[in-house]
Amino acid sequence: MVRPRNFDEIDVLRKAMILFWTKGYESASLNDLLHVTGLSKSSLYETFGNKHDLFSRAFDLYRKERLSVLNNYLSNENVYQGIELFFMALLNKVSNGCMTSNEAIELAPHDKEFQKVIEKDFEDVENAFFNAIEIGKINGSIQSKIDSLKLARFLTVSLQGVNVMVRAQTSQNRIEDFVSVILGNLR
Amino acid sequence: MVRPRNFDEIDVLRKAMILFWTKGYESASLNDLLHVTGLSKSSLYETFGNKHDLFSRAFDLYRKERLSVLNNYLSNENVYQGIELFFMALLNKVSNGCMTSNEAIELAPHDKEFQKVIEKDFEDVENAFFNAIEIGKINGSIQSKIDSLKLARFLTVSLQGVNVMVRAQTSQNRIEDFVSVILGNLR
DNA sequence: TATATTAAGGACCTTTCGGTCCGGAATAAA
DNA sequence: TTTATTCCGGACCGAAAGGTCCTTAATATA
Repeated sequence: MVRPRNFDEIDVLRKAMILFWTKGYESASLNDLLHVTGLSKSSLYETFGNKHDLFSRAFDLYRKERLSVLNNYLSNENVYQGIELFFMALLNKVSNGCMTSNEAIELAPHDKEFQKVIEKDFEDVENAFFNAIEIGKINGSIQSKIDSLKLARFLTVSLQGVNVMVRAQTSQNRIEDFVSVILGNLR
Repeated sequence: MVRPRNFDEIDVLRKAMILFWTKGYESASLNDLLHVTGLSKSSLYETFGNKHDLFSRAFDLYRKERLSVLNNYLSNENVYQGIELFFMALLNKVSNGCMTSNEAIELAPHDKEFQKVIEKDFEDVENAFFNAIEIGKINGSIQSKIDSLKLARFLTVSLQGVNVMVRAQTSQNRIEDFVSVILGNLR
């Protein structure tokens, strides 16, 4: 009765997400999106509404996947090591930084809706760090005497700093020194 | 013999700078620029060339003025206090964050020329911190045993993190906790 | 007062932007 | 085979983008 979709919505979303991640919301044009997803303009609009809605869904996908990656690192029994590996992984690949940082700067000041989404993302990251730190303090892999919430917030904001530097492709040494001081606060 | 300029170039530049700072390079349209500077299109083009050149000069002005503000704080004999006051000042005003952070994210990945400018800016900030820390270690206002270069880099990257959070208008508490951990590394 | 320079205003240009709509081909199930 | 749905391509739209150019008015100096 029906002709089914011959593209996978999540696949398309992921391709759009990577483009938004790389170029930002404004600079990613509709033509770019069509080219990268391989869809026709009519299909894209029928499926996702408009550019704003598409971005919104792509950003949700990003946050979901990124949080799952973070939690993966933080599930390391040695929490210190988990955090170390997480930060190291940010350095060792050519990267677009973090989409949340990017949009915190591009969209948050001018779009209250996205500002809330970004704030939610910060909370999620902060909570993930917090829970891991609490576990680490119990099992001894985190020896810092700093309050866990403060530490979690410290890591959350530090992460944004790293992301700016990674995206700006600043010298590797600068970031490595930064990370080493971060880690020094954990034990 | 000549009719002199009846606008001040630096004034105009500063107005353009604030607009670029607020909206970013791409999102600041020519009409916005004309409106904010009060110039006519022809005058603006005759004086500054094109949008890219205008931005370039506005960004230079920003870096110059910001570095001078930083050095002002760092000239405090109590270097610890100087750094504390500098970070506190970032929190206590409604802010667009730091233009360097903003453009590190918007332009650096796609414009090698600006990437160099931004890298230079990071170096300037890092050096300013480094020199102040060295002085602080001598006069006792900085008691940390961490290597001065590492500390300087730590502060430079931390600054970017704060700027992201400030621009995203995240909760004040989160940033304050972050800053308190930063300062804990200094003594 | 004549001259040289700058300002402002606006007409005009091309290109690209996001977005809408329609017609025809493809394809599955009834 | 009919029917319903989806896909694609392209025509089309108004608005706004950055940028050029020309005319006219203003003004300081020689």
